[in-house]
Amino acid sequence: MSKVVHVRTLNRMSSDVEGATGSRQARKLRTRQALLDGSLRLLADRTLASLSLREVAREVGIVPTAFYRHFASMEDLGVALAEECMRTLRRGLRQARGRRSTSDLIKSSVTTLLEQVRAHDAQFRYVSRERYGGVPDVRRAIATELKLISSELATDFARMPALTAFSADDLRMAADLMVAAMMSIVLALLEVDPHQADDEREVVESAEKQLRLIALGMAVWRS
Amino acid sequence: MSKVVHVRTLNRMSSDVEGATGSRQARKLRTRQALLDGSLRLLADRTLASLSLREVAREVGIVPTAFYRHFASMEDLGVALAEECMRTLRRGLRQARGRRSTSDLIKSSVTTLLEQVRAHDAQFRYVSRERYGGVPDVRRAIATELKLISSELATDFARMPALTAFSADDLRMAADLMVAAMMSIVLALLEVDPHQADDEREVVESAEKQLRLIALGMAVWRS
DNA sequence: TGTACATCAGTGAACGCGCGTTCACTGATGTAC
DNA sequence: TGTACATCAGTGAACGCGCGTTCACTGATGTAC
Repeated sequence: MSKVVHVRTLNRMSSDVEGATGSRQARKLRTRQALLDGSLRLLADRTLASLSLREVAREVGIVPTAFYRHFASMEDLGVALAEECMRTLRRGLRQARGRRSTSDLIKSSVTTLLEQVRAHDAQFRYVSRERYGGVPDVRRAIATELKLISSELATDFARMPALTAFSADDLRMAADLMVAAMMSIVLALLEVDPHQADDEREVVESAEKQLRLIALGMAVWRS
Repeated sequence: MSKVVHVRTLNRMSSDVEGATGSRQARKLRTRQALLDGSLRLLADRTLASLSLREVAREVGIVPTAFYRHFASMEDLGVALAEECMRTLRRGLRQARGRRSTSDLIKSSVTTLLEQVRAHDAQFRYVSRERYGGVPDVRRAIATELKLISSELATDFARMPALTAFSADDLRMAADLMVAAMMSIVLALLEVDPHQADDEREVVESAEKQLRLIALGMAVWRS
């Protein structure tokens, strides 16, 4: 907490020492990002609904009224935050897709998932907390992105020779199930203490088995 | 809304007309239940965290301070509410278990799930909203009950002759997956408009297929 | 059965607090000439 | 390059509001004799 530097300080420093550090536009963007980052920090174990505009402003080091230069409301900020988190998630998935060379697809998927969850803990917490509990707009933003992810997975499935027995609808259904399983794995990973290596390994192994179980089912699917 | 009768009115009526309607103890219980029911009504599309003690008191028709005669805090009420909801859910599952005679186990499970969700919409919404977004105590209450449900399902599995290939751990793993899938089905059912029969049927069919896919995987599981 | 006292669910006034939002402002950055 | 004016991110005082919680209370219900 004490290591957090207020944007106000940053902005003042840059103006005192060297005017070149930021155009007005760049500074505005910096403050906006500071609002997003500060909110995410405060949202470590709370709901967006319980976070006040004044708290966020305080955390970031601006006066409450300056908030309105960046967002029309806290809900607005919540939507922007959700979009940022989903962007992170999608980047992670793209990365995982690139690594496809590995022999065991399921094992490497779960490993990647674990890495992503550990690297972006706060984002994943925010998304899983607001996915059902949040303001309508935030929920919609998250739901839309998850649907997209499911669609992409279905497209991937369609390219697999082993899955020719699937109709388009059924591919969609299987992808939805996979995504649901992965989300529940994410939640399990978030709940386990990363320092308890044994507990973590147990969750990972169970996750791999769950995905393998679904894959097995898909391998013998008819109609 | 206008059909809601305040407990205050109820209690006064009973004292004006006929003292016999309630002992002091019975009246207290009635008010307590009114607080739980009123909260659930208000929680139709909001988080517990965003619901104030005064709002609940207003809804029920008592003065804010009287709230403390029944619960130490809103969190306390939240936990009681969660326990009530999980009791409902467990009753539904017990009922489903009793109907086991049906030929298609999966079809009848999804049908029962749909019936339960439609009959107890508010409860299911509350639980799914607070499951990850809620106060720690509420989340713990929900998590504990869900673990219990998963255990019972694992026990059921253990009795099935077709599943002798499963170790105790693997039964647990499969039960967890089934429960996760069912929760995601519940969420899909809550999101669909019951008046759009086509949409609902589609969700139900997809749900049946998802469970069937898992069952297929279990049927061919080794190790 | 009647009386005197205890219990306690619900009352109502009062408090201090943090909230979102308004408004007129300041002063550094940006632009036109 | 220098000057005069426009823009606009951030300021700070002020507002009214609903909140949780305190306190002393009331009066019907319950109990002991």
